Amino acid sequence: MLTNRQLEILQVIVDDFITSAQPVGSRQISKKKHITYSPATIRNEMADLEEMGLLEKTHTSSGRVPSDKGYRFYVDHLLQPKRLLKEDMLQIQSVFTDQHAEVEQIIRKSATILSQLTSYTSIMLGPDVQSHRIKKISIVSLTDDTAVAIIVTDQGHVEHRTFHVPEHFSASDVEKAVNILNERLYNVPLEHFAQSLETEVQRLLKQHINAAEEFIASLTHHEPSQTKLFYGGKTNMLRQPEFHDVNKLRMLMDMMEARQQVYELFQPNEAGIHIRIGSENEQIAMENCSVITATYQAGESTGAIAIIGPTRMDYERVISLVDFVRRDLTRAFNKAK
Amino acid sequence: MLTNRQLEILQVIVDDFITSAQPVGSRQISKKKHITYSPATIRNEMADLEEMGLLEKTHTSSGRVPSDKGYRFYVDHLLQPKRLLKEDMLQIQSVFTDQHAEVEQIIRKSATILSQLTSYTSIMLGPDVQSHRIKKISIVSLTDDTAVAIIVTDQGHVEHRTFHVPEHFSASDVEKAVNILNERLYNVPLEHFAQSLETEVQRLLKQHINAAEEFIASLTHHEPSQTKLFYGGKTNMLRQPEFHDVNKLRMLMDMMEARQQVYELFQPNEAGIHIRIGSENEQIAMENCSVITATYQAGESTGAIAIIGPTRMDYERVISLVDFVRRDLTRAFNKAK
DNA sequence: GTTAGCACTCAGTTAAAGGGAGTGCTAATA
DNA sequence: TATTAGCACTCCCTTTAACTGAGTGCTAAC
Repeated sequence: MLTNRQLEILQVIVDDFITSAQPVGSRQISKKKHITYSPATIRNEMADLEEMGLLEKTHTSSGRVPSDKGYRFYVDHLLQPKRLLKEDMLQIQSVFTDQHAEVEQIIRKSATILSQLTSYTSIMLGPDVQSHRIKKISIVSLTDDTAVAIIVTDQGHVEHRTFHVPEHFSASDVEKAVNILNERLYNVPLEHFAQSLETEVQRLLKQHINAAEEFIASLTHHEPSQTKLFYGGKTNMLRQPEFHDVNKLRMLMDMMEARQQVYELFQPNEAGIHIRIGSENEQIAMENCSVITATYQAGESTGAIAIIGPTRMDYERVISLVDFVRRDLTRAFNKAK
Repeated sequence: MLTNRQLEILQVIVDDFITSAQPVGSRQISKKKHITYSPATIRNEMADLEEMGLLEKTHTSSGRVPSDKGYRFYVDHLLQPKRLLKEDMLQIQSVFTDQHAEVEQIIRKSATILSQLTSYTSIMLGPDVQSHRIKKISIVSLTDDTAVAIIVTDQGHVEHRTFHVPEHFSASDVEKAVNILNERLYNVPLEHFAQSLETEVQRLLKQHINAAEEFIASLTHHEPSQTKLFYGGKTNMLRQPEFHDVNKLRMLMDMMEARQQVYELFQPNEAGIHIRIGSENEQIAMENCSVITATYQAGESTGAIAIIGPTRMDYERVISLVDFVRRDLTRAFNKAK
């Protein structure tokens, strides 16, 4: 267990390093107004904190830097969520002033504002459309042999896929097919679309229309629509001194382009605010980064927010901001619709 | 006018610098098999070429480097389009093997492949949907006061916008509205949608439905749908030695995130292959870059391809690749649909 | 017209030297 | 016993100087 003095010193070191990005020395600490001990005492305490694995040195005679474990301790025990400034709140709320805005617009803007306010990179996961329920299905013929199928969900999401029309598939087949689909698939969650289509509905379709199998194959043979990602401040990382190394930078950027790896950042996708610091992340590209995630609700479906910054991140501020945006998004998406 | 020898020397310098990224010296040139003159002669010629503004030195006693003007000369007079390797062609054509693929998929894949083959960054402009013609309009009610309008074009593009339903707008109004819209706007280019809606069609709607004005406003008050951009190899630039400077890098990345500036890259959007070298670009962020653009056709609408690389770009190869992709895209989009 | 020869320039590397910020340890102090 | 002053030491970083190597421009000879 840490003494009060150790807590105090750790706090100063983390706070200092977060703003300066420079290792913190004992003299520097002792100069702080509220610190009453001498540099020598502080050095002793720092040696202890280092033994516990909370601090590190960059070389034998350098000042101290928080370790990942040190940040973890800081996040768990030391930081106190700050109230946001009026300006920050106003900025965030400006996203919601346009009543006509669509879900996608709002999320896009949120991502941008979050990255501006934090000066880190934000990634937002759009509401998970797979849990939307099917409201209406229609088919529009384009040419003799192609048509586009459109699915509208109860939350206003629209999905469409162009498909090849089987040869013996007449206009009346189209009509019948649309009727059957709408009757049988109404209110079915999007995630069960393909499944339903290939089981119950298949039989029905085969009875009433030509080339049913081919038709179904056309509709289901399609990559599942992926949850959309929205980025803000992609280049903010270039401003961070820890990323003046082009190699680290490339690893990080490559990771952010890779859908699968980005999805992993959001795991576990549970309510509440989650923080993963440096090596707590699975990805090597993230070993110098921390990520703060949270979820928001839009009706029955869930979306998520992530902020990626250096481990030397202003946790207090970012947590407050993310939480505020989370609440506002959830509120906006549940009153309007 | 340049002598043959000068042409030869310029060619060697450009070719050499493109592969090595190092200033080229006279000795190095004289060692080439097909070069018969001594270093001293070459130095004289280089001095002349420098006077003409085709070459530059990085410092007083360094080898020579092509200037933007030098590259321009090279591109206009010296390079000879190479036939692509079989492998390259096969790779590109693999994009088109999936018959079920949608336009967007194909373009996305093309962008990726192009960036891989060139090791530069590719940006592709999707077909300009504004010239598509309206095929079908439908409206699906979501809640009491919101609905989503869907427009399908003749090329299979689907556009949708959620809107607020006016208070005295009944279900029968919806039906009537949809009928009128389909009747009047069929085959109208998307770019005239708002305009048509606000002139001729407006009168008709006012006669037959309630709250017509509000309804029209909801539909037209909407940012015009922007042509989609697809990126490939965004991080390839980080591999280029000229971008080990984080500042240049940031400028470039920021530019690539800014829609408006990216659109400018594609100007003038005319048929043929266009090359802009270094300072020929308007943007400062592009002063160390060249961009090669070309257009492809998809029915009546036009899309475009751009490759962004350092001015020290392998022009011969990139031009061949871009041209090949251009043709293939045009072919693919005009037989299938 | 071409080339060999030579003096010169400049970036980049290496080595040495000194300063600065920091540490750990020990002994004196409160 | 806990704290602190003092001191030797460590290591990074910057500066300086010397040296090397790749290149140039110019001149005189071929």
